Amino acid sequence: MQKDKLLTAIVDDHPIVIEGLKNLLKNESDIAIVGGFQTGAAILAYLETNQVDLILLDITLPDINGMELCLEIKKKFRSVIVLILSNRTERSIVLQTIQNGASGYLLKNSSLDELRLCITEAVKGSICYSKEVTEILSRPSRNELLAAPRLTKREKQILKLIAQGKTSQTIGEELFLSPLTIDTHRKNLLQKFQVKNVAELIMSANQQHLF
Amino acid sequence: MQKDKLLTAIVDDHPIVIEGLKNLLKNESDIAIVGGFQTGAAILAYLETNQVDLILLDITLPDINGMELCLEIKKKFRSVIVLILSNRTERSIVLQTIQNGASGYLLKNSSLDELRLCITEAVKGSICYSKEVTEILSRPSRNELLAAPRLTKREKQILKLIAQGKTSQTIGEELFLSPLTIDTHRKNLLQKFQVKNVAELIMSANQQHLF
DNA sequence: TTATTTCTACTGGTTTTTAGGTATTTTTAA
DNA sequence: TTAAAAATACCTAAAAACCAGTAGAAATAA
Repeated sequence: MQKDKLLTAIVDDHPIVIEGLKNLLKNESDIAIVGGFQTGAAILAYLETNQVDLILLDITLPDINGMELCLEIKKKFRSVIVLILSNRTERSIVLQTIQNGASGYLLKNSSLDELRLCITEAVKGSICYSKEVTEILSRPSRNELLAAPRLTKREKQILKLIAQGKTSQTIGEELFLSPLTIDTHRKNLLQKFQVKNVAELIMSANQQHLF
Repeated sequence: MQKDKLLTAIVDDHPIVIEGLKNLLKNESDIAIVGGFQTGAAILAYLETNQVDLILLDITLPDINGMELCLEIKKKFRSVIVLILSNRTERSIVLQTIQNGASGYLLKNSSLDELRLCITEAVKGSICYSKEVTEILSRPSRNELLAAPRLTKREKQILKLIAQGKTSQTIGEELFLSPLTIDTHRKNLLQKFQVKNVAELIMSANQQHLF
């Protein structure tokens, strides 16, 4: 591979962040910023017709979740390196993005040095986390230890209704089901989340970003 | 007042954002950036010995909540104008900062034009929101409509234990109180939040950022 | 000091949830 | 087409939560 510059795209819904990154990276000899994009749609469209080597990707985007966008990019354009640059500190999110093909995860408050390091590591093919992210990964909090349980469609639906304070009776009437059926789903939800009662259930669901 | 430049400080835990803002504002003829600060403590220390006219303040900071920091700044240095520049879109947060003396609230994805406008408005003494924030304020969601209820110390304590899935019995034992007393607090919590049961209670408390 | 709020605790009764199952039908994926 | 998963529904019984009150003690604010 020649010593061409890395064609780098920045995807972030905040123009201020894009500006900041451009500024921080403009003096890097081996990086060429090809553009800043505020939406997932914009970067996907750009990728269709342009060469990009590296994408600095935020998690919070207006049109699509950064985790899903990462997956989509890696599916369609396998060779593109994706580095996540986000504020989100949830362990589950970090793990998911890596599973979706990201080559690293940095918090936005990481230093330029860390960013540079991660870029070179990512180009080499390894995965690189910023210091704080490493900490997050190594100290799993009690609630995040459990992976977010895989819920069925019905379960998600009923979970939402429970969160609205509805009783099994009411939910049954609403969905034209026996309240006993709702009770079963309730039971299964408690089991899947490994909790004792609705209070803990709703708490856990919130922490797992299910609402 | 002379046509001196506005001495402006940026408070944000993300160096990238600070860089971006500096960059965006460096061409403004009437603004002089005196510094970027990553913590509440840092800006408070700086204010002790330096003149600052305007602070661009983030909500999410490592050491102190931006809302509280705003209040503190306005208490000690009344004349300083505080403009909130944050990602947080919760109505309750916007309202709280304004109540705490902020002169405006912008989302980080607002344009430079909006930022300029809000700064001039703030200097004039009026309060200015970015377009999206105005929308947030005008369309109050069902849950946020109700102000966060004022909870007593005991109630907060018990709410947290309920959220952990503990029964009145258990909580009573833990706090050396009669379970009947806990039931009373439970009842009062439900009443204060205007909800029917714990599911809704925990949901509401989460939406009100009480955990 | 007095008034108010908070914390405490109770009575008595109803509703709802939770825990332990089992079991049939429907849907989905291999 | 066949196995697995999801959705449906039931039983019994205990535990917990919820409702509507009352009321005294303790702490706090005016």
